[in-house]
Amino acid sequence: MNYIDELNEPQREAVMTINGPVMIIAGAGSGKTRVLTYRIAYLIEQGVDPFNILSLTFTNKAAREMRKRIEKVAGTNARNLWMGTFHSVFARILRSEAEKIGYTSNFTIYDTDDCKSLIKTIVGEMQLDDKVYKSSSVLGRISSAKNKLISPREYVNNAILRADDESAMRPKLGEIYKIYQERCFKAGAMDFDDLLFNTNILFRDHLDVLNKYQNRFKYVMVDEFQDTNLSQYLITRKLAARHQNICVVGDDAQSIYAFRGADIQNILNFEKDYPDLKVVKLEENYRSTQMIVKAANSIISHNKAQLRKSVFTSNEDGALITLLKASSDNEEGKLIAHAIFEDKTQKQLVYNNFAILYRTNSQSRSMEEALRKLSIPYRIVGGISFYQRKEVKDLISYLRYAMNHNDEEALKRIINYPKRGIGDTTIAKIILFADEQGITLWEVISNIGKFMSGRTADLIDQFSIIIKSFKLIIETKDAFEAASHIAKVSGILKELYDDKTVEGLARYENIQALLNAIKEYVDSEENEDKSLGAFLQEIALVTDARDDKDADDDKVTMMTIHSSKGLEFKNVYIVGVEEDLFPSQMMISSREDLEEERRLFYVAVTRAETKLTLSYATTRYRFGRLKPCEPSRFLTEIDSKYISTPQKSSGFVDSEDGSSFARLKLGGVPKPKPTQTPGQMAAKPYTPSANFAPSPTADLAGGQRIEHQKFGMGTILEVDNSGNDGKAKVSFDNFGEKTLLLSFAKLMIV
DNA sequence: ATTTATATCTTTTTT
DNA sequence: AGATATAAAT
Repeated sequence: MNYIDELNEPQREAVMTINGPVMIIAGAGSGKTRVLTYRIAYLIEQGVDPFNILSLTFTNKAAREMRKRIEKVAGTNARNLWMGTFHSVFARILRSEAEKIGYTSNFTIYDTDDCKSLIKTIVGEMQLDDKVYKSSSVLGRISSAKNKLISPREYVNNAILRADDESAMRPKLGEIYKIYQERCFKAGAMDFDDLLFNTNILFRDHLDVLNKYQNRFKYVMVDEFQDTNLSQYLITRKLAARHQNICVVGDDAQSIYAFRGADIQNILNFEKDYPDLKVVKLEENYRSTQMIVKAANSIISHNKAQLRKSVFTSNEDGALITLLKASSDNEEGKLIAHAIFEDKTQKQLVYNNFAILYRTNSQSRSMEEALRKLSIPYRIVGGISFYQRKEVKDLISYLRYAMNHNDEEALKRIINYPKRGIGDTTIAKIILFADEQGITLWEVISNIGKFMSGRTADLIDQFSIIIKSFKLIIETKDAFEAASHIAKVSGILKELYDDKTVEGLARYENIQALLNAIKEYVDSEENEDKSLGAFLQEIALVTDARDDKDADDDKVTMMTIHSSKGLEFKNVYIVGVEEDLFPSQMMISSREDLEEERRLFYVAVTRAETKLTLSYATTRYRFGRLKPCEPSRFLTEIDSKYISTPQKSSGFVDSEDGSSFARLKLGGVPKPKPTQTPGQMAAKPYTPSANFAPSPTADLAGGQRIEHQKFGMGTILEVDNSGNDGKAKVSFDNFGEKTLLLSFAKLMIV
């Protein structure tokens, strides 16, 4: 009970109102996670069986964090608590109720790559133009339909959707959706959205099942409620319909998943759906300084769609927000690395107090390089997951296929890997044939002799014999033994073992690591179900790289802003605050949703406790080309009272070999060579002078301590590049005046 | 069927 | 730049 005393008044109310519908509007840094965990602890203390509590989150990371904190407060009592992401919880329920909706319990979960690949084959089979029907946009369209619970049949009959598709010159989308759905079903597969869609179907068509779970989940809690989509909302509403003990926690200012169908409308609907709703607002920020809170407020105030909240803090004023200006993305990295180094020594902080946040995962590269040069340890959260690596996916595909012989996407990956002499045309033929005959893939493959003969038929037959043997193994051995056997017999292990290149070695190690992970899974007492199917189900939903390995090490954390939600750090560095990058070009052009980008910026800013640094570069590599960049409009939206004027960059840029160059009065950055299309006259000949675009120049200033490649260390006294002849006269304190030429002078910064 | 060369496209965030 | 698709050569 003592923990209740730590809470302020609204927090306490949020924790102790356990019966009836509750909506907690929780401003950034208002102790939301604490309230949620205490609320669960309080429920348990009031005699509620953890077995009857369902706590839903949005991301794996949030789920992990929550579980950790609950265990701290409630100890082992929390063991039986149902907690996880929407997808993992309902995948589990679907797995045990699969037969009711026509699936088997070992259904496959298709990841995004599988879905795209399936769409590609369907578009190919329908002989449509895959440039018009790009897999990513088709999938996006299907996904958003599913999130709104629009079935293929309803999609085709929906006049608005059809008009949309026709005006986008994609009239066949509804048909693709229909076929896609049939193919998934036939393959015994669900995509991410199906997990929610089919849960809705299950609860709609099987009231006994709904009843069972309604009775079971007496208390339902939803974190990050502003990020739920319609499909998720309806599931929770149904589940809570009996007991009405539903508690949602959210902040409309932090809604950043509209691209996944999240709908702020859910918050408004919620008040309508539950007339006796209790609304609690948490508005006091305990996390950040005055400066940061006020700056954040000034940012979010530019959004029209925002409601009913004024976040304030009684923390100290704190330092101004620092703005850094770099001449390139590499230099940006260097500035940030130096800033971290300095801040750490000055304030006596540890690396764990630092986070670098960016809009896109690809921005991590320049940061990484810079940190490595200064020997600053770091961890990257997110990025390419272990389970998305090619070799890992290959072995998993074997496991998947051994479990589910109709898994079309797994089959496509493995039937000719390692090489068996079964080519793409053969695979396409088999799939098409199965479809025409209305039989499953496995029926074709396992009886290939009935349908064709010849060398290829023999090869396919051999393949089917291997698969049959795998099935036997799975039925008799545990997940680890089965997986090791399959890795060996499939030939994957040998294939990678024979590859003696550095990458090959790494791939082999990754396979071993996967096998180890399976071993761990089997050995862990937490996992009751040790079957291969259970393991596969589990990892299908782990899309983020796991970071528990180095969680205790002292390291700077790097991640996208999206994955930073819910976290906090003493010092935060938001990099790449440039127009077209943040806000993202895509977001503005495709959905015209500047407000979501702004909320994202708000989320990033409010991660900081004591010090916030923003940076932008004036040039950045994009698709291998150096492109000029403008500072983001968001920078001008911050009240100037709270932010410093941009610090001038040092004028150094990096070369490919790692040495630093000083950028002197340079003509500009090279323009790309004009690509010549056949039939066109050759453009002007490529001459250096004509091929330099104007670009910002960063003059080398006196006082810089540098190392010259030939002459050694020195300090610059004066720079004279008035000659404008591509040369600059630079005088040094210890090796006199040197004439440095061309756009870059070879100088090493120290 | 497989390997190699060439062209094209990528350009967000996560389950 | 890097990944992926297409075309041509083996």
